[in-house]
Amino acid sequence: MMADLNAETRNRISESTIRRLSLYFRALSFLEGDEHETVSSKELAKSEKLTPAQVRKDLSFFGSFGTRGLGYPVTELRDKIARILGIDRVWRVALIGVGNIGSALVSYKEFIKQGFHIVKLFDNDQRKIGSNHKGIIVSDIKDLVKELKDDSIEIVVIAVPATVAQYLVDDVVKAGVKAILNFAPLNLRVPDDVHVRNENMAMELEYLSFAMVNDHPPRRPK
Amino acid sequence: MMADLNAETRNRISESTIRRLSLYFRALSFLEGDEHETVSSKELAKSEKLTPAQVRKDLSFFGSFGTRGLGYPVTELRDKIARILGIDRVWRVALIGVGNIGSALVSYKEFIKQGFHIVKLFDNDQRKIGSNHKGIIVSDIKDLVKELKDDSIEIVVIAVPATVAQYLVDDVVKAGVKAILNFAPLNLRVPDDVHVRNENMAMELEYLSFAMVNDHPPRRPK
DNA sequence: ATCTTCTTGTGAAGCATTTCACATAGGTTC
DNA sequence: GAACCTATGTGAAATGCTTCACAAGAAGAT
Ligand SMILES: NC(=O)c1ccc[n+]([C@@H]2O[C@H](COP(=O)([O-])OP(=O)(O)OC[C@H]3O[C@@H](n4cnc5c(N)ncnc54)[C@H](O)[C@@H]3O)[C@@H](O)[C@H]2O)c1
Ligand SMILES: NC(=O)c1ccc[n+]([C@@H]2O[C@H](COP(=O)([O-])OP(=O)(O)OC[C@H]3O[C@@H](n4cnc5c(N)ncnc54)[C@H](O)[C@@H]3O)[C@@H](O)[C@H]2O)c1
Repeated sequence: MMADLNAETRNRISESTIRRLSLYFRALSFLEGDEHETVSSKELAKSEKLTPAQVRKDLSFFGSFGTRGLGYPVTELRDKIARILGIDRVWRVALIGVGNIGSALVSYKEFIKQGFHIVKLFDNDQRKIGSNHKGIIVSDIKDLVKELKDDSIEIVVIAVPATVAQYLVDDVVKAGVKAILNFAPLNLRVPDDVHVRNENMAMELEYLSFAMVNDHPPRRPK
Repeated sequence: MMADLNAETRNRISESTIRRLSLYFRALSFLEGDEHETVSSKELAKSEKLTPAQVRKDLSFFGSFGTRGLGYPVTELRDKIARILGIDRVWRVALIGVGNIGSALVSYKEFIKQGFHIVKLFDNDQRKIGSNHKGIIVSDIKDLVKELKDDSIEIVVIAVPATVAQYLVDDVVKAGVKAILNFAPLNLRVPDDVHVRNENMAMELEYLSFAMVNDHPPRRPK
């Protein structure tokens, strides 16, 4: 039901809803292992500390996937959410900066399972260029624009020092890439049609710090 | 002005405000390098793609730090925010799981600069126990509770496989730790007085994926 | 001293998101 | 096949967050 969204509906969907879809997807993937055939909004909510109403409302933006009196079919709902999130296909990902964080990401197997295939690595360190990481040869950063284009890269992960990140991102944008996952602690400037998500670990630690000095009880739904 | 917050004020402060304080802190740290003595809410907003009103409102929850007609004194505001966030002190951090992600975190120098000192590492791999990472000897996980207590650890970073994370977190909670930064992709169950923040990279990639398949323009303030 | 200019600090308005509450509909039982 | 049970789907209410708009305060100029 409701395969594609029109522009109007699409823009009503909040960032939080999308983030929760990721959580539902993860929870459903867990349940699939079990013998669970169906799951209720109540159970789904409990596993991610949300409210049942929230789960139902989120899903209702995209269609009606459940059966009244029964709940949602686990596998089917998982697949529908995968489709909505666009992870029912392969995404070609390149990673720039094969340092501490970069190496950790290349070795991470879960990304492949979700369709995120890291197919290209870039660095400017002569010792790293040409070396093999999990079957991928590190490319020279000087060929960045050409190789991103030639390889039809769709998502770029930035794992270089903040000082060079903006400069490299300008090239990434030139290569026509529309999605960037950024680990460098700075606000990247990109055109309006390029999507950027930031991974900011310092921010999360600072949040914990704030919570502790203020003895702030964690926010939870009832 | 307004050194400590009473319980009532504290709970009015939203998560988003705290997260933005981190951004302001980062932006101010940058500006400090420059010859900037003061900064206006407009400039601060621009550097993190927010609105000036948002900046002023966020800061106003904690006091009035600016001078009308002039703006905010960079160094002073930076210090005030550090105080609010609780990063004007040292936090004793332990990291569990010295694998791909764990190793990357230990090598990261920015955390120390913000007062987050990783002073303890744990693993259950005999080859890793006793080895030296950036001057820290990896401890055996079997001594977890005792060592967390003895070393007065305040924040624990979870960088182990999801399958064992909950089990280890139960011990972390037993040791009296009240703040956890979790990299494992699951929802940890902890008592109400323990704060958990999740670092979920898959979620960010999925958001990018959704944005692209829906050609969703990135949300930005005007 | 007064006037001008600039930017803060903040109630109030405007939006957005979450929660409520219940009509509705599918499944199950007798 | 009727009655009952259960959990969805969804307008409407409640809550929360952001933006507006302007009074007021501070610095510098005249
Ligand atoms: N390590 C962490 O735990 C951590 C945590 C949070 C954020 N970060 C951020 O992630 C980024 C990477 O951190 P890291 O610890 O992996 O650093 P790193 O120094 O280990 O790795 C950076 C890599 O980028 C490469 N590089 C530098 N300049 C380049 C250029 N012009 N072109 C191509 N490659 C270039 C270097 O050769 C190196 O391999 C930094 O911005 C850092 O602030 C790291
Ligand atoms: N590597 C990544 O890029 C990445 C990205 C996102 C999330 N994560 C998550 O971070 C976590 C760690 O990932 P990783 O890639 O570093 O894995 P890894 O296998 O490289 O490291 C895990 C470490 O935990 C240790 N460990 C296992 N069981 C333990 C136990 N019972 N007690 C103590 N130590 C134990 C292992 O010995 C190993 O050193 C996982 O939950 C993973 O899903 C990793």
